[in-house]
Amino acid sequence: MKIATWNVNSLKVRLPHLLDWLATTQTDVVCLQELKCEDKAFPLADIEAAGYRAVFNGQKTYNGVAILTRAETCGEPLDVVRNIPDFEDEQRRIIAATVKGVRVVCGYFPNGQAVGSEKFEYKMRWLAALTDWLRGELATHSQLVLAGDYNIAPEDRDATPEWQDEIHVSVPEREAFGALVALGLADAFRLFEQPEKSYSWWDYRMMAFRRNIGLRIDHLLVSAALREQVSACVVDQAPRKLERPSDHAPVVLTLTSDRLAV
DNA sequence: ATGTCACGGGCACCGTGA
Repeated sequence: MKIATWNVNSLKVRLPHLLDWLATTQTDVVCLQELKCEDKAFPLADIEAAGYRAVFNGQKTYNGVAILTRAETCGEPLDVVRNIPDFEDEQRRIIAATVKGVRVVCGYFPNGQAVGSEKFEYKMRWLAALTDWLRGELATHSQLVLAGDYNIAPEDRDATPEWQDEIHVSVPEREAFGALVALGLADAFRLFEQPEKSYSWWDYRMMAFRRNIGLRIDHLLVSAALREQVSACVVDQAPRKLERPSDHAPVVLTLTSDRLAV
């Protein structure tokens, strides 16, 4: 069973890439971020025709998240939650669903713009609310994955040396990432030996992808019960090399599915 | 190099967000 996270930066623009990628990789669960479309504009028919089911939490212009499941292997996403309960938020950044007994939480974490800005304060409040809510989710779902665009590079090796901005690498953001890990989650990517300078996002400008100037900000954190079933976690750079790509590449987690509770 | 995209408003291109 493969679970992926991918910030597509406009689902409308990236739909052909997404459909090609689903057909090629047969990924079972796909968490999408930055849909930039309202629910009524969600391309459900195309996605269902590709053999997937989808639940989504959309917003015009900004944000928007979805969980896709391959119908043949996973059926429908169940027990869907949109946004963080008890956290007032106009922005559509969270969707959660249960897939084959795994609680899948898909998040588009706030960017934060600049350390100390109003948007940064929102990012930190949002992270605290997410952490509080997930504590309860973990109490009722031993098998949980938190997948998404975290907009946090957790360690120095996750940020290109050229990255001078404090945002995404600041101490408070990394402490918030640490608070999520302290809930009992593990960064699936770091369970394995990885190439140096592994990133998941590259700025569109300055030929950053060609020069591999990027950040690793897209993550899949797994609960202890899921961790023992993780057999691989990789960044799939192929879609970033296409014409008109998203600025993010998908990150894909592989589970040995024989021991998943249903 | 304030360098690239995507979007909305509104119909040419500019402001915003990333």
